[in-house]
Amino acid sequence: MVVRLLCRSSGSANDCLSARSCAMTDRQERGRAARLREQVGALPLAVLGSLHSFRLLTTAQVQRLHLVEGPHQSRIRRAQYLLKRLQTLGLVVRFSRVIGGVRAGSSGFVYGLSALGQAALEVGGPTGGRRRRVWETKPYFQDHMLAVAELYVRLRELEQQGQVDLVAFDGEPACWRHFTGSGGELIVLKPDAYVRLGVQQFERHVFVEVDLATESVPTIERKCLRFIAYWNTGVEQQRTGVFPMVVWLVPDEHRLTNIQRAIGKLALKGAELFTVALARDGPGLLATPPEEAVEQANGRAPPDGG
DNA sequence: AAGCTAATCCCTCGATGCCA
DNA sequence: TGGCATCGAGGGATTAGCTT
Repeated sequence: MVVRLLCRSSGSANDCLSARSCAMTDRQERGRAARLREQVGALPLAVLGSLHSFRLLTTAQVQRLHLVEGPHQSRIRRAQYLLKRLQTLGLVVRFSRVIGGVRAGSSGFVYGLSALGQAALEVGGPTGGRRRRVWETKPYFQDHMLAVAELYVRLRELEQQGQVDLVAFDGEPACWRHFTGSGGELIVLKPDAYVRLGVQQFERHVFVEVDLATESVPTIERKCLRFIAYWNTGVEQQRTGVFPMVVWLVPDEHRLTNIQRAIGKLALKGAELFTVALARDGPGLLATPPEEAVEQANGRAPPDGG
């Protein structure tokens, strides 16, 4: 997925910023958020919850997650209407988007949770913590968020088709792992997602790294070494009984080769942790029963997470 | 004549307006 | 809520013009 995000001057991103600057106190905001929470209903709240989890979603992703009944065109229209209503209420921020890729090129919209939207979720909800301003992140991070969200949406679709049972999908920072290094220092392992999938009679645990070919190979190598270090602590195995396989999802064949080469330099035992796949093949790979997955992964069996 | 580049056309797809 | 038509935007394909 290649996207570019532009904050629209006419959109509610600036409206939201101005709203923040027009002396609305936290108390006032909480009161308004509570009223909106009562007003909007269950489905919009679920959409806000998804936006909270993934920070950004396209209209199509919202439709695929929350509006799965009825004719396709109707679902799109309902999603557009729903998001426009949330934008009018100031609960979401809209960005314009330019889609890249083959024969694409049509403009589209990407939505993020506004400060008010986050406040609405926090009222009586479990989403406490530091608020994040999606419109202040860089385009790369926005692309990255959408790529992770796309993986989740596709897994949910596979679940609806009965191919997998999506037990858990932890995005950042829920999927982060903290452990102590050899020198006693605190190390934070930051995968993009932690996924638990039921595939037939198996349960698959996976750390997912969504790569957009923006990081250098040495950086990738350092990340891999961090996974191996965490694996060697045995903490995850003690907690869940297995160590998840680590799946790198990459945009193209060239990048796939580069990362496979980097992993090949690692210690043999450690390299067994990793699988590299094209992003478009990722959901299918995760939904493949372990034996077939092993064959697809160039004969490398995941250590014990499969 | 061959190769390169810029301009133009056409296709695709998401957003939106209107109406039932 | 759903159907239909239209608009807007970008990328690929094609073509015309220029240079060597």
